[in-house]
Amino acid sequence: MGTGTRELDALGRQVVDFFVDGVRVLGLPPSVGQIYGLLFISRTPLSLDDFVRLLRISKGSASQGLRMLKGLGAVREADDHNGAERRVYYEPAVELKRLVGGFIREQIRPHLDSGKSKITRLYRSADLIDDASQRQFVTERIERIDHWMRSSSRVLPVVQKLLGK
Amino acid sequence: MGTGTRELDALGRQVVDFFVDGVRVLGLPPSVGQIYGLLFISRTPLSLDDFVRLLRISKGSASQGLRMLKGLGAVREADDHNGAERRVYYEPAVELKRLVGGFIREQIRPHLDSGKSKITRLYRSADLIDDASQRQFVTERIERIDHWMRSSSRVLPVVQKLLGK
DNA sequence: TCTTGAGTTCAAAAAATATTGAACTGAGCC
DNA sequence: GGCTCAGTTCAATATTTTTTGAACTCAAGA
Repeated sequence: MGTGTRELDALGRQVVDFFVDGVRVLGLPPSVGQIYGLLFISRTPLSLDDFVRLLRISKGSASQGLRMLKGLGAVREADDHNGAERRVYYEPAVELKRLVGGFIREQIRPHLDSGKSKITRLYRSADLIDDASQRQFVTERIERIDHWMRSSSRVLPVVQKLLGK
Repeated sequence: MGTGTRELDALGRQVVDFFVDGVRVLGLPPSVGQIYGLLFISRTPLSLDDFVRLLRISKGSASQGLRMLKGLGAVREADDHNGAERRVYYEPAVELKRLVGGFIREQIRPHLDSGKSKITRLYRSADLIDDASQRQFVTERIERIDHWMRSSSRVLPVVQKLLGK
């Protein structure tokens, strides 16, 4: 497990950079893309030390990046046959459905949920408007946001399902 | 058109903040959320100066934010009945389908496209690997990314369609 | 042609975000 | 108990992103 080499070959760097760009779009830090990318192109599970050595990032970054990837379900611990090994090794999750599911659960759902409670508060504020016509206009706009959020909630499972194939 | 008031009421601020958080998730700058949010809750079209005054942002931010919103199709110029008006007024696009369409076109498609050419380059690099077994492993992984991207491309139009209702 | 003013540009400043690294924790071995 | 070492934490630092504001452009009116 792991790897003894001290540096990443050209193709490895190319893949790592690809994932750095990829996670950027998703609003995740570069270190997360580097770690996932390296894991993705590695034939064997890797440990925190492997990431530090091959990507030349700090232990802190590697630790935090791995935590996020674990949270997203993008990475799993390799089962440690070789019994007495203290170090933990990781493997990438490579099924798109799973990756997207984790992203939705960790990054999108929480926002939709907190959005929901904000909408409730907006409705209450709108009710306090004195002028009837202004109140109606504002209420209609809030209803529209509300509808947007419901639509989005409905679409997410479909997306996940479609990506499973 | 526009508004004479010098400051935003409490509900207005609430809505603006809601959109600031919203666009954040999409990776757009706060000023863009402020501008769109103000427009969204305004009964009349607004001009650049209105944004500067009510949101207390610089002319530069307002100009750049509007440019981005125009690019996304999230904002349109109000037609200027009152003939001789130099200033341009804006209205928000409020149909989710349209907003999502603009976002896909401007922010997602370009990444998928540039990703595609990177994949091509990766395939070429993989072909140069000497060791047959390593070459096969790497090629399989690249094929997997390739497949991810194709899946994503197929899903986008479906998403847009589903959000249209 | 000169003046006005709406809107743009972009280098510099400010703010937000990510990374570092040294101190710390805690599990396991002797 | 004391030592080792894998991994975590977090304040300080570095980097990136966003905003600012002053100079500029350009169209229209006088």
